[in-house]
Amino acid sequence: MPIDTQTQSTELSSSQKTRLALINAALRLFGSKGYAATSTREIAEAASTNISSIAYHFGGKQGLHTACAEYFVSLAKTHVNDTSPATSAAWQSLSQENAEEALISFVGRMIDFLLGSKEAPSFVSFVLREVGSESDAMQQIFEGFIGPSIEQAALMYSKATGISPTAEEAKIAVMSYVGQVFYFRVAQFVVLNSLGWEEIGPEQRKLIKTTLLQKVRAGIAAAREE
Amino acid sequence: MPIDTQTQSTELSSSQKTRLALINAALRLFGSKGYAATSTREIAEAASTNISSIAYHFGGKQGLHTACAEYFVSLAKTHVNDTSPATSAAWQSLSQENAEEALISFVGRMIDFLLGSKEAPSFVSFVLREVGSESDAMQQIFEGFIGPSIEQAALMYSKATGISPTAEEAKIAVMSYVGQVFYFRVAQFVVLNSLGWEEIGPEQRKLIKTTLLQKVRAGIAAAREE
DNA sequence: ATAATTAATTCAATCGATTGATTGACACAG
DNA sequence: CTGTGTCAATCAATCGATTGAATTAATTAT
Repeated sequence: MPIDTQTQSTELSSSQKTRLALINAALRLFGSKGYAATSTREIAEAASTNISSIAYHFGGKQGLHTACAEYFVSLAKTHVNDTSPATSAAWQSLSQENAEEALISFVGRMIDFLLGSKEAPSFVSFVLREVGSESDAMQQIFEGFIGPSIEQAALMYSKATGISPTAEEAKIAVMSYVGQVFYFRVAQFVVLNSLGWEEIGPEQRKLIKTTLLQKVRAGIAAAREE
Repeated sequence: MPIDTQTQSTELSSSQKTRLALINAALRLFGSKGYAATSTREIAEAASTNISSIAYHFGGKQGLHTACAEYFVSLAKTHVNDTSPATSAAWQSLSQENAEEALISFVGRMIDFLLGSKEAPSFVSFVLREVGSESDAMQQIFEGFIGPSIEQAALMYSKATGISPTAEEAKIAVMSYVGQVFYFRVAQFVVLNSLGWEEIGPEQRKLIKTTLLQKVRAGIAAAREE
């Protein structure tokens, strides 16, 4: 049971192929129907393999679930974090204006990822199913992705507003930003019905982006004057 | 299978008692574990009755699920609507300042309900499980509760800011407010871990409230100057 | 190289456990 | 008695897991 990722690029061993096929199928099914409601037979069929492959590669349904969480973390990390400076020390030297722009960019990228990327529906649904429970998968997702992201964004916020980096207000503010964006993906049914939209396409996403980022800027400006 | 709510107050027939006990138990279990992961035996035991009572009163597990959604809608309606003016016509005569205060009060009450009320964990978790799917239950919850609330709040927002009541921006803004609050309940695991809190008690709720409402005010003020 | 051997992977078939649903007996109020 | 509601017991169906055979890939021997 090798743990390493893909070797070079195109050439995947047959074993790795079914491994990935299982993770992709499971991620999608767990996301759309939930963990308990998804049967291993269903996953295997969607991945075009046999049920026992799940036990072989992941030890069982639960192991596959954990592997999905790991896979998500690795993808989400590159998707959101790859354009940010390496160390938190680098943030210390940012000006107020640059910190604000960095934060705006962060929220903007989150909007693009959650509302725009084609993997988003599967991924976000998967995470959402986890986020309510204190499962191992959630622990992993938090420690690997959500926690560091919030930490980093809170640092930007404190730099941008001038409030103490340790202030709880900074993290609360940042989480409110994240929460907003999450809602537009999670409660998509509500959003579409309320606005009479057919889908959240590029135009709709742009409108949401403009509106939300405007609120973020207003919030930062207000927090500065204190 | 009577559909009416409780008759007077204290005196419930034995039949109605088990009916309500089943709904309450199911609401809590569906919310915490999800529909598929909750067995009818589990529900019956939690409600201190026999499995077959579920089939007798609700026709089956699915029927009980529908009854839970109906129960939630009826409760949520009274919870939110009884403190608001009757007609939307009444909003038309509000001043900007009064509209802003009404909106602030609306968000504040939502924070208290979602983060404070003791039924909230069950209810909110239940709704959240539904919100991802376009189930009949969700349709009902939206039409009976969420839709009207957003409609009303968007009206307040447009009055408070002076933008057109039909503008999509108003609804997007309002939904972002709702989304923020939802997040603090839904992603409680993340919130607690990020802030190093043990729980979201009265003090924590107050801090969240102060921070979020401050952002709402800042957003309204910024939207006005355009 | 080619054949022989071993390891890795997938398969159909089956396991016991649990699921939602149903049954007929039973209790009790009107 | 009669009808409403609850009970233990049981139903077929489906669950996740496991098995040993079959297949494929990798390694070694000739």
